[in-house]
Amino acid sequence: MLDPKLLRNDLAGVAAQLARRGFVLDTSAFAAIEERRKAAQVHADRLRAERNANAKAVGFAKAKGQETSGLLAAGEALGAELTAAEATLQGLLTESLALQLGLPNILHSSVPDGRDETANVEVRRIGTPRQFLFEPKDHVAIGGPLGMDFEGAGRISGARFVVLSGALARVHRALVQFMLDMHIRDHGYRETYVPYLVHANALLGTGQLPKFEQDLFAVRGDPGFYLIPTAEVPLTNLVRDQILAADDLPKKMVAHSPCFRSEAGAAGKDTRGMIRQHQFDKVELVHIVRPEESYAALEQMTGHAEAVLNALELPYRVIALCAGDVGFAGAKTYDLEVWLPSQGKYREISSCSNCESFQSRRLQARWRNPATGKPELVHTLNGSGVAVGRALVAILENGQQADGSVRLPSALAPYMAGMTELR
RNA sequence: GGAGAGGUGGCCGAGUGGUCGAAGGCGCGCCCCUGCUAAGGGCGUAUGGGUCAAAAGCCCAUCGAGGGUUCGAAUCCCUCCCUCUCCGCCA
Repeated sequence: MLDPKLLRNDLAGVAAQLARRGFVLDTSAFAAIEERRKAAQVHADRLRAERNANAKAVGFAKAKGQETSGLLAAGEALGAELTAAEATLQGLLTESLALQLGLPNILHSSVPDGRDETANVEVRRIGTPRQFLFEPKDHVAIGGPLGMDFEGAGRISGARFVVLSGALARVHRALVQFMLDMHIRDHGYRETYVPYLVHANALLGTGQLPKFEQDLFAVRGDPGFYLIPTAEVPLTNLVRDQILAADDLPKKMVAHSPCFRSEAGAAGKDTRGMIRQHQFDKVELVHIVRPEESYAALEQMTGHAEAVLNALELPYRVIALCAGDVGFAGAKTYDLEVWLPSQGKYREISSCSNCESFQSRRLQARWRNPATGKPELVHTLNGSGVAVGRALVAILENGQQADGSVRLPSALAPYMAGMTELR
């Protein structure tokens, strides 16, 4: 959510900022609601003050044994008037909030202009794609004989699911352990285990709701849970309604979790293989930081995700997303794209975003700034470190050999009982 | 799932219809005093919102959440959430 004060004081400026994303803010509609809200709030506050004063007068009068019927009648009238005024105000507040919840974050000035992914900017390219002496196969063809089973998954759950078995399942698990260990040992993260079912409120806090409900899986039943689309949701919500001490920052958390996505808007996209699934595993990084440190933290976090790809010997590039491609809650985003030989191109495997105070404002996640002594909003960042399924895909495709076997990166050996290849 | 107890400020804790945003304590900050230290004394110390160009001031809200009763609710009633204890069941 954007700062309501900013919205009130510089509506045109906000509209101009959001226009970079291609988002059209209806300023006149917003200004109109705001004007009515202001009047309604002043009116309701005034009535309430009158009612309170009147009620106090009743107390005094009774204490002195005086006649109170006149005051009681006045109180009753004020009460009725106030009830109506509050209903009006509530309606306007609801309307205004709904509008505000639909607004995406304001982009950082360093975000390049552009409408869609074609305008994204490559920041750096690491590693060299391997030259194959044979026609490289895709991960589905390589994985099949090794225990990657889409048919079995289809019988159980339908399209966009996979069953892994044998050594392949073990590599999948090894990747998780390897990534977690690296982040807690080398990068200073606190390992965290989180719920996979969350309340709507948690999703509102991180920005998936109310706008993107169609991307989520909802669980039937009384408490009305949603399956998490990423561990960013529970991790970031950990600081909801907290006032953190300055010493508590930065907070760096890492969690492994399955992620569940309906992929409602992706019909027909990446239907083959493990690239786009309803369920996939991910190791997620979250930083909770002081505002002045958030952009340094974004570089740091991106570096942590890169370290995983480096250790796995995967060629990749770092992309700065352009204005039109940055997600709803992000102020700036770097994507990491890994080389996939079968497609002859780089594909997203990690996304690292600084959300500034967009999420913390919804979460009321604050810290006490020693400089002011006041609670102020923290900045939140999240990034994949990295997507496990796609890492597995990349390892299979980049490590494949002519005979159908797959050479494993040595970093995984400790987690594979010394196994160096899959065959 | 059954029975019971409870949720008040950074923390502890008092408060069963009126001057209670809330006693007292702890903690924290500033000051005073004591040649250091310990002890002592004074003052201050919630959050959000509105009004305002801004500050001050003023106003409103908040005692787990949401409704209700009432001129007036931390206090009474209802619903829900959470915590704890015992029992049952289970991993």
